[in-house]
Amino acid sequence: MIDDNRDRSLVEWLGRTSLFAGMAEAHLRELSGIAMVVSYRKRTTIFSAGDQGNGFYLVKEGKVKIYMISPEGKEQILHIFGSGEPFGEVPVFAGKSFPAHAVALEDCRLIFLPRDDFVALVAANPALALNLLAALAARLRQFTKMIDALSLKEVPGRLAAHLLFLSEKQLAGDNLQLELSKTQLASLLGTIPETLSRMLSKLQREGFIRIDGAKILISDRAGLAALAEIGKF
Amino acid sequence: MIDDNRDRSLVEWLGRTSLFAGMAEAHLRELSGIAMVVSYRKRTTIFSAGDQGNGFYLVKEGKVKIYMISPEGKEQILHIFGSGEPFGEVPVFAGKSFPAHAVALEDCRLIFLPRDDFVALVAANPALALNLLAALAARLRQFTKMIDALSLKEVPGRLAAHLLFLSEKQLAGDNLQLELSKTQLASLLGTIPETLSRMLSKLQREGFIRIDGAKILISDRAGLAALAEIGKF
DNA sequence: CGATCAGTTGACAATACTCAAATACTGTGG
DNA sequence: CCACAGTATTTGAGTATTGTCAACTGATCG
Repeated sequence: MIDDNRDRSLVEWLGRTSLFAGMAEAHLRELSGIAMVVSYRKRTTIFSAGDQGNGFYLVKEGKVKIYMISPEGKEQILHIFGSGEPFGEVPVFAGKSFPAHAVALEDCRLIFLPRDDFVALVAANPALALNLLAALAARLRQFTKMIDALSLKEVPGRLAAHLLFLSEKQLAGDNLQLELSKTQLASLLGTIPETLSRMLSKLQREGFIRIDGAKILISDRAGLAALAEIGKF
Repeated sequence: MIDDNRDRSLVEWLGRTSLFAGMAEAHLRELSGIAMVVSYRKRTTIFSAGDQGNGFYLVKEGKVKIYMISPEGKEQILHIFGSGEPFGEVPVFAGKSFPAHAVALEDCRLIFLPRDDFVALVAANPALALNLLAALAARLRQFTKMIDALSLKEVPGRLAAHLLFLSEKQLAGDNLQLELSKTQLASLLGTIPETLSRMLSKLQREGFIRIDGAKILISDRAGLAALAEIGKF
């Protein structure tokens, strides 16, 4: 039957996410029982800061941006989440509401896990609890790096660190591809498009990189690394 | 016997911390069995960023500062932890090393919980797992606010937000007391002492507050709140 | 009581933001 | 498939916030 196949494939998919890796088949079934698949069109708001959180999400397909915005309209991106990644867990465990906004960057298929059912499952499932703790701890580590960058590095340093990060992630040697529009990248790095544009030119002018649209070639990795450390010229 | 009394009081104390609240007496006993009490003198390093983490800590007495530092020596404080608060959990659950430094701000008595024993206890103890998840989620929320402040607010806005936070925390109406030296407060707010000093004067000059050493009187709460929102004059 | 450290103030420099305008892209409706 | 509208990106000129350096005062602690 179609539904059985669908359920089976969902169970298998869930078992492959880092959050639910290592869970017993029976528990995965339970999980898929409480999961609801929801779709969002590109540019649709998924939730807003301050909204009550009655559960959290897992990206099945598409990309989701988590961000904050100042009253003057300046945006700070916290995360871009893709397939297999969970988001919106904070209010599930710490009560209160979402601390930031979520919007679909592309047409998305998400899995929504309602709070109460999910908490019961966590309580019955030590492996799941440990996976969740690992996920939240990893995110704390990432935020620590972001605070470090915002407070202790200047824009060229943050940019250099990001380029090195991408290069490592993409495993393509010195060639890399920006994964966001430059406007969105500026917002991720805590600056504005004009400044980012100038800093990219500057890094190129000083021989660290070669820019070709969204493609970047690292021509002085050691120099970039030094910049990323001290954040200064 | 002295040791029995000591153990009993430790068990009771543990049961009163938010992390271990609601745990069964038997589990608290187990916990106190794996706990090691350690002391650090004022200004002693507890751990450094990059150190391997073989467990985490709970503050019994004293105050601990968690911070990062740039190669040029600028410091960014992430947290100040006091009695009952846990710190250093990230490497316990996300592997790898400490993302920041920890130093004793006063003579401290800490409780160290070794990783492996503790993880076993978490796995056997859903209430504990949920308390931990709540603690990490709350910290994610706090970091979100810090990133928001650093990226989207200017120094006067961050300062105003901090003053309002203190006023709420201290329940003393419009009177409040800075809980850190101004140098340390600057580091918590992501700025330097000179700038903080000027911004405090500015807030006073413009009629928002009255400064008397470490005592501050809020004289225009609505004005401060507006500043904290938009972060600008 | 002397030395070190915290806090304040002034003069200056620099990084990054604002505003504006020109150019290049993108996607959509005709 | 093209034209147009709306974005995205880049560059320029000017400004502003914040950091740097230095000097001075006052507090704190041996």
